[in-house]
Amino acid sequence: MATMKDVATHAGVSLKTVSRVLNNEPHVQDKLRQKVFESVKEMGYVPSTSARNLRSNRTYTLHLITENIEGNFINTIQSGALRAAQKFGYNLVPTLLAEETLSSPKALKAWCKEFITQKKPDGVILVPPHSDQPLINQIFNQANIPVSRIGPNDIEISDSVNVTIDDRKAAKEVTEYLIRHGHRRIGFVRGIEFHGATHRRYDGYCDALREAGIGIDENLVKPGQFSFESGMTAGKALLELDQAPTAIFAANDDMAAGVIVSAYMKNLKIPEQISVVGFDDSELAERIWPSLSTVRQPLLTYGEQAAEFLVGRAGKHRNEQDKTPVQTELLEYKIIIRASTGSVSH
Amino acid sequence: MATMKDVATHAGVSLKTVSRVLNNEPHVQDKLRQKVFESVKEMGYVPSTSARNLRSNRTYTLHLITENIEGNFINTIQSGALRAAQKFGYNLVPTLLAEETLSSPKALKAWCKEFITQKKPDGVILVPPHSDQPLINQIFNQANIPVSRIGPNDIEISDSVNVTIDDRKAAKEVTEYLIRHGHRRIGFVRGIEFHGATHRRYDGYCDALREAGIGIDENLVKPGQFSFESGMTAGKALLELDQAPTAIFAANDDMAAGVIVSAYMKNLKIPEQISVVGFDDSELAERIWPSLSTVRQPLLTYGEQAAEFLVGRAGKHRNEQDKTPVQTELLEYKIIIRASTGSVSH
DNA sequence: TCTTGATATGATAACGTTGTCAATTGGGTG
DNA sequence: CACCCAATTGACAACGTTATCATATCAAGA
Repeated sequence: MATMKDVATHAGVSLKTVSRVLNNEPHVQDKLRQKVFESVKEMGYVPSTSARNLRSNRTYTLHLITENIEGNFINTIQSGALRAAQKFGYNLVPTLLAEETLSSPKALKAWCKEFITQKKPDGVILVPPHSDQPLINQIFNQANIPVSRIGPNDIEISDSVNVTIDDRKAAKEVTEYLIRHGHRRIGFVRGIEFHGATHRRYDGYCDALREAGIGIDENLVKPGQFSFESGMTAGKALLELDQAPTAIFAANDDMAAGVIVSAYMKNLKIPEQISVVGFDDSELAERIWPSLSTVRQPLLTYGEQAAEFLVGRAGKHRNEQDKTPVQTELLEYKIIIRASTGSVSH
Repeated sequence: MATMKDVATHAGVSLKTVSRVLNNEPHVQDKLRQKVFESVKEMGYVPSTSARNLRSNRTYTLHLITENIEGNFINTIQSGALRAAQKFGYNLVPTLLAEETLSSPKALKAWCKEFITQKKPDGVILVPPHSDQPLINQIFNQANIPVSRIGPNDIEISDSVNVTIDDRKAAKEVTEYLIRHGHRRIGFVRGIEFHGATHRRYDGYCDALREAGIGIDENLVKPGQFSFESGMTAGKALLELDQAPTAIFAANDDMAAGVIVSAYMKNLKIPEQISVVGFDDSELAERIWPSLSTVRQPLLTYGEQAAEFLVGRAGKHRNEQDKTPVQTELLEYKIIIRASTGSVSH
């Protein structure tokens, strides 16, 4: 395996000159530059990442921090992040943190400390629900590690970059769509309570009802866990009400799929007797029958932008003074109307 | 940041002794061992991965090599691999290879060479369709990099470890299930042709028909791409036949979901008029209506075992002579009967 | 011609580990 | 008491880069 020293000897220059050429540093004659490049090619030289990492105190590694990488949501984000990271020669490493880190700040701090010293990430990507937590973001900031947060709740609190959509507005719009189609009794299925998205989407739902002069009926709001099963449970509860809703808005697609199944089990026709909308536009939305109306989040772009930002930051010299300003990428969402929604029949 | 040297000074021993203690090497007095551990704890020392990597010529990194990480199949495998890797302190890095590497051996070799020299993987996990290719496996073997293959076609060809189920037998069993329930015209939707699984499952389907004395009707076999859309197309084609099948076996769940939707579009009742089975037991299978009968592959276990094996291999000293013997982990599959299959009605 | 300052180049140190090998110690044996 | 083998310990080199600093070169100005 050829090293930089071999290349230097072959090209008749010093080690440092080769280093300069390969790192695009100035102060090298074009003639020597050429010669070095030729030697590199000729010897099939590939730099040693390990050596570079050690000396430069970097790892060329971004970490996607999450409790679980299963599921369409995180999977798609990861895919976007991976593409961007790989394009710039970075590794993207999914990293699982223990569940107790969500409830115990102490456990979180301990985990982060060990993680940082051991892995020396060049950047981290936080996804819900951890992107909602100010503390974890703060810990990484103090360690001077760039952070990208996806779908965070409070976009002002940190000097990370936030990549998100306007959940509340999207939820409002999709609720308005239902109202426009004659629905007045609209059920809502919440997500996990410590996910900010649960509250933002619920708020949007309320906004639309309020503006339409429809009172918020607590009976029409059911808890959920963002899971298919919890969607089934909530759907069943809503459909068994004395005054059942004519439409149900679930805070994500998995739960909406559960609602649809609960409707099938009651032999209700969708969308003739009950309209259903979800949120995310996951893989599932197009694969079920009837296909699901939903809100498309640009998940791939979330991942791409989050990673690209980190690469940009990591490339620069770390400087205690030079903190990142708050920066928020507010991406476009899109209401996707498919076959699971219809007009209310009088 | 405390280094090993600091720990050595603090404990009043040499650098090497600390190293020995931390690497669980013999030839250190218990007394000193204790002292070193105390100093490590006291100083909050964490070893530098970069330095260790450089010196030991390892990276503590496993790569999951694939064209695309999206989709339930690869996502679940990755999850299993990640858990196992992280448990042993390894990074799991998903790595995308260019699509042309499948058709061009030259491109594949070039890609692998650069990948190996640059990333110095401690082990690689190959998934379909690349796990079916003898060449890629051979390249890594020559570079002395341990390989785990998931669901490979030919389990004898290499000195990798293979983690798989008996696809053919599973496909046969599920077809037999349909036959037992009175089906004699059973459609089959193939997958991508250069995936070994496509052929293995088709062979199992044929085995069952042959043993039952049912001739194989070419009209009942349709091509597919393992995608939902291709399942819809194939389902439509099958259901429009003059002599339509009473059951359809799709080579994976995504296509089975497509078949189900194509049946809905023809107003057919499932399973009363048409039974559908898939393969994989993906997330989707339980979320659609009617829930899908299928074959469960232990995807999480695939990933876990593949990664665990690599960690075990990477730990040992690389030795040209000491090649891995062919080793195949044949895991258990399970036929899952849900609501999409029923008896044929006369 | 002599400075001067900018540009170009290289010698050498440094990063924090692990590997090699020599030195020291200790306990049993002749 | 001398001897030997094994266990213990440490000094130092090595991994392949990047960073620091000194030196060499050169064009322009005095």
